[in-house]
Amino acid sequence: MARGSTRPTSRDVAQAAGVSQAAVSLVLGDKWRGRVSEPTAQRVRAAASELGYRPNLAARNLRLGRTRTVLLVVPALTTEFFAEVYTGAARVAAQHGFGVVLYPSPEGVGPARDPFASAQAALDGVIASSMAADALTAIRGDQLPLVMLDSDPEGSLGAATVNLDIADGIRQVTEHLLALGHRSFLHLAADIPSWTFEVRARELASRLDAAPGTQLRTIRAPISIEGALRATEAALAAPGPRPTALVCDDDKLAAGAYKAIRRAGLRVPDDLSVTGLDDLGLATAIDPELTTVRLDAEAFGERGMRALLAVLEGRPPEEGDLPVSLVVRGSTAPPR
Amino acid sequence: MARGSTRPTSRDVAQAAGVSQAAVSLVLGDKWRGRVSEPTAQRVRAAASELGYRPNLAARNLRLGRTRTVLLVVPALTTEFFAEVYTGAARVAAQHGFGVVLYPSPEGVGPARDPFASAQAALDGVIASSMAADALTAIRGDQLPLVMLDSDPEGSLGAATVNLDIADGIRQVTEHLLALGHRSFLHLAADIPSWTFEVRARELASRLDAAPGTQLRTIRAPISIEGALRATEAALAAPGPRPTALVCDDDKLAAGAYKAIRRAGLRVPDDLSVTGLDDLGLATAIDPELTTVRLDAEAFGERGMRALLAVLEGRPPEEGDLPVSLVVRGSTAPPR
DNA sequence: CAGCGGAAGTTATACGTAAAACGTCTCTGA
DNA sequence: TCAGAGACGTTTTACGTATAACTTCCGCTG
Repeated sequence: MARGSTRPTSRDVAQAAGVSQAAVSLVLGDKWRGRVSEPTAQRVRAAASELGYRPNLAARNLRLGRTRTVLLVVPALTTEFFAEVYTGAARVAAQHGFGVVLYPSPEGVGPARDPFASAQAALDGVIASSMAADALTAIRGDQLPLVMLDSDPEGSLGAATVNLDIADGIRQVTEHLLALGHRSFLHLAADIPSWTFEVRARELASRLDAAPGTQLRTIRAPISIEGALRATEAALAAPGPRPTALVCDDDKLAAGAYKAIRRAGLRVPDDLSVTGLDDLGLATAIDPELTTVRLDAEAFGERGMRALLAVLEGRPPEEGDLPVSLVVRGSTAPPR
Repeated sequence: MARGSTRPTSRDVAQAAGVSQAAVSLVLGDKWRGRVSEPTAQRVRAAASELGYRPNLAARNLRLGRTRTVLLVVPALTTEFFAEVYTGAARVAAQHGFGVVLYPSPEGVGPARDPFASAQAALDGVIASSMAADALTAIRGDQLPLVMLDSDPEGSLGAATVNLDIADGIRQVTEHLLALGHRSFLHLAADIPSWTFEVRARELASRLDAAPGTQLRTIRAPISIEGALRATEAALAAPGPRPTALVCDDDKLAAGAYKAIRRAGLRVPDDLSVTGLDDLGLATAIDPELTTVRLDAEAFGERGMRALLAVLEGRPPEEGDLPVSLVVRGSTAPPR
């Protein structure tokens, strides 16, 4: 890779400007007031930009003992949700001079890779989704400042948590469907052991318990269109009265359910009302557009990063769950 | 953040094992054969795992002058395409002890942020999509080894390029539609100046030029469901004979077109055949399932990373474009 | 005119690691 | 018997930066 000359160091800049390396560091680090004269500072800046100087981050990190880099651990990037979480986190990070490295926990259950080794970066802290199951133990073992996303506030052993108010979302969904007159519910649940999905199930069950004359059945599927299609198909083929409302743990499951419903010769929402959760782009791509719970994934990422910054500075992170809101579209209607 | 004791260094491990720091480095760096006895190596390893030692990457990077970290510059993560590119690149990277940092070029045309500063990491190389327009000039200015994705091989000034064979994909689409009997085409093009979209337009035009009795009209839209919806709606409302085949630059555009077509009271594929490009999850979520060109985004990312590794090692990167394949589903049929 | 204080620097040092260069000690073969 | 070659380490150094500690010069005050 013989790139002619190697990268210039602060010493090269110093030489070009006729000052010491320390002076360069002071000027470029913006700590020169009262230590270096204005004309000298000018010369240093000119020399730096002339040579195209970029500080060596490895050296700086070593010297300072911190890296201004954090790790974001997510379950996967197969849906845009965590991509948006990343975007939000990265935006806030950049505003504070931080970088974000991503660790999408691998889907296949291979030999559990080490998120830290694979990030290959020196880290100041970690933001981790509680859904990234296989990475969590390694993360817990490490001593880095940690913020958990969508995690049981009780079970987080002191780590800061940032949560979406999923329970309230399910409440809104349930009330919407009850108000439309639905009484027979089917819950298409994600086949993943994670707190955020437990919340959905618990909230839905308790809301319906409180509503007289309702019934609830639950089926499970992996979060994929194919998986949801199969699970829903099986449920629709089952004997007994057909439910009139299908509450899905997320939009992708709802999209799969749509297909099963069509294949069964039924229609949304006439024969079956369907709701999702996430409000991905997918929600408005399918027909009819999906009634779903809007989660602000970017705000979620921003909040996560802000919480981590707070932890790093010894401040208490913001309290309270992030609000969510029901978006009523064409997939829900009164039962026939 | 007073974490009781600070992280152990190699010197701590050395002390615990009763050897010198150099011995620790040799053992843990797997360079100890013939230099350190087996029992001593054992002691070192035991001490290291006892203390939970993790090498300080900043120090290692500084010492070695490389970081085993590369930057992946992508236009955005709003579709799963580049998320998969990342996944593929990160997988190959991990196999070689590399990490991948992501830089999604910001959508809003703000003050062009510096991808290198915002990555906040010392880098060994860069993989950049030619679609990440606003980051490209900064990247070109830097002297890092570079691999371009989806970029004009002629105009890349010596940087290695890795491309999908998009032209062949368009060829397959065109031949498929021509074989079905279509003669009147509408091209829903992405409203982004990028080589990969130019290729689509050029190939489509030249294929149809070669087919007697065909005609082609082109409309442009930003890559979003909303944008495609509006552009297609306008085109369908235009006077004159309606085209029978709609070739879209990607799946998302096709999803938007579906909605416009439905709103116009028409049906896919009876009134209008539609094709996409990407084969995102979206393609099978919509109804009817979309006939599209399958791009293997993960393989694309893998190939990009392998090319960068080759460049870093002074080897020539693999030649040849990545193959793509038409997936015929329910959105294409003979014209009425 | 001693001496003090601020401006404008410079010199020196530490961060933690990898590895080159340098010691010992023991064993072996001629 | 003695040179030479391992085996098994250790000592030392350099990577590039940030900053504490130090120097020098000058203007001013008492």
